[in-house]
Amino acid sequence: MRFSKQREIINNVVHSTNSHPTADWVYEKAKKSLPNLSLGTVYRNLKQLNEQGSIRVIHDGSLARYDWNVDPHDHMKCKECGRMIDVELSNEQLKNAVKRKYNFEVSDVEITLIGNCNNHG
Amino acid sequence: MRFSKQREIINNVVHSTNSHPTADWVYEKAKKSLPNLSLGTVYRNLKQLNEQGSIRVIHDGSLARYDWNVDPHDHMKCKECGRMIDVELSNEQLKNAVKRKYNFEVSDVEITLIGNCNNHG
DNA sequence: ATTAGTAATGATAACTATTACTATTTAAAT
DNA sequence: ATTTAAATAGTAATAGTTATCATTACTAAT
Repeated sequence: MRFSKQREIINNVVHSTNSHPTADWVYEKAKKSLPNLSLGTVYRNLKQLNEQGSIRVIHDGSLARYDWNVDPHDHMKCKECGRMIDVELSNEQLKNAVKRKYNFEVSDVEITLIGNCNNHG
Repeated sequence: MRFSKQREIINNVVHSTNSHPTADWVYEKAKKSLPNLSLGTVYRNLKQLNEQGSIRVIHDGSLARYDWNVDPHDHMKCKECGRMIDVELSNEQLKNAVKRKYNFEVSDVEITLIGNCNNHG
């Protein structure tokens, strides 16, 4: 893949926050350094960065969010504030249990816990 | 909520399959008994049926699917055929672990396992 | 039975998130 | 410097879903 200033900045923007930003948020932020950046460029690069393993996509209902943390981990979403918070859960037992019980070779586990965070208990 | 033929049929359609149908699939199916059914009516009623607890919504990437099985369970999605299959995993330990570790009151757990089903292993 | 009130509908427009298209620009190899 | 292909900006298009609104059809009180 060829270098591009846009991709570099988009990658930096995602890596600059723990807020699991949406494509639009990344777009708005990146536009500050690249005023005539195009939203399509953001989507295209987020996809590429995900494919090359620099970032990962997480699904928040029907919209995509992006995460710089590509190590296996899960998320909790607060019902009140909508915030998505990282959680470390070991999924190995889960994978194994599923493989044993259903003969399903799990390559990826997506867990989203919904509830109330400690600010909205 | 007042009775409506449309809602009854939409509910029946969802309850007639294990395929976790999309709104559009439900629409096509229900149109056979109600030829001038409107897609908006399908969405409206699916939402209401979900709110009243007759069905539940599951998120498949960016699109919504509907499930007659409202008992707590999770899903596996096959990478090859896209099929979504029910899985029974006990999430109680998971909930408790999260509560202990993060002080997050979990009300709902959404687990999607991605991988290869036994037809595509 | 008639009426009034209001929930639900069908048709369609609007909206949101995302992807596709295309002419132009730009990184990198020669 | 020239060439070549990847990447871009700008825009149109798409998919899924929600909102609007005039009309229809239950429901309940007269």
